[in-house]
Amino acid sequence: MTFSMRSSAGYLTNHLARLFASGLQARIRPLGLSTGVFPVMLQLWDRDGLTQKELVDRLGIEQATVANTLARMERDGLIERRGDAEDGRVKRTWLTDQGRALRDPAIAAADAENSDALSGLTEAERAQLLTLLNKAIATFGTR
Amino acid sequence: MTFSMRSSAGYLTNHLARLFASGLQARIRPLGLSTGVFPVMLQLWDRDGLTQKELVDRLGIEQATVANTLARMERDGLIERRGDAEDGRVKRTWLTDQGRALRDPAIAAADAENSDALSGLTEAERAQLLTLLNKAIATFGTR
DNA sequence: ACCGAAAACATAGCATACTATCTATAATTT
DNA sequence: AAATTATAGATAGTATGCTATGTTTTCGGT
Repeated sequence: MTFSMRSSAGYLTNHLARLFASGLQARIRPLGLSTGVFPVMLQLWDRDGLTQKELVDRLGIEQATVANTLARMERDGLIERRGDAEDGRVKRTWLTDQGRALRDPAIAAADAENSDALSGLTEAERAQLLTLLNKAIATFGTR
Repeated sequence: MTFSMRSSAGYLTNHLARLFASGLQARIRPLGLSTGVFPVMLQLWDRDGLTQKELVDRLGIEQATVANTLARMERDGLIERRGDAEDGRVKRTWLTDQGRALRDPAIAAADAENSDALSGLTEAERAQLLTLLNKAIATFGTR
């Protein structure tokens, strides 16, 4: 029985994800951001005051992971968390001014990382890759 | 400035990698394997007695990460490590019988995970995805 | 009004990855 | 030969992810 890493989608996806993460990390670190924080910030830049549950639902990351990430973000001054007046269980997450100010440079960094990473592909290939990644992700939803 | 997760290759790759990892994890856990250990085992099933340096070079993972992974693998009885007679710095890694015996079921599990994950894609799309992933990985090598 | 189930969040413990640094040994230079 | 540099591996510290479990608050049914 043989197994080739070059023809394993799982292996290649993991490898590429690590390369992406390290590239993005280098770009956003000067901003005081990190890769785990980035997806949360994207949500909050889009809309503030989300509950932890809402973030979990939007991000596809486990609740415990989100809780820990939010704690680091609060420690680092990116967000503030305040309880909800209506429901005592809920904590809503608000960007600090510092966190809000990072939006444009951070998104520019991510765009740059994406285009550099795909600079070896033609425009058609890039589009095809996005399509296939989305398709594979969707396949996981149906099992 | 906008940013769509569905059109960010980095974001999608990370998401898909987590889905792959969790799927593979569920399949190989009954064997006593985990996702971090798997790539190391693939190398060792192919050839035994590699040094840590040789594993690092083949895996594209940092030396410190490999050192920690090997320590867990030794603790769990998958490998043994013995010093090299020629070079006092070197430690070579050998599969235990237990580790060697896992090869076929583990590879079957990975194959099953890959084909399930890509079951929503046509044969042409699967081939295309592998090509594009390899191409993107190669692009990182050239910068 | 109460009790049990459910929901929201936190915490514990672990695996996997990174960077940075230390230790031990080997190889090279002077 | 002694000093310097390089290499192999280990360790420390942190981030990011997971599962499992605990705590607090709310809600539904009686």
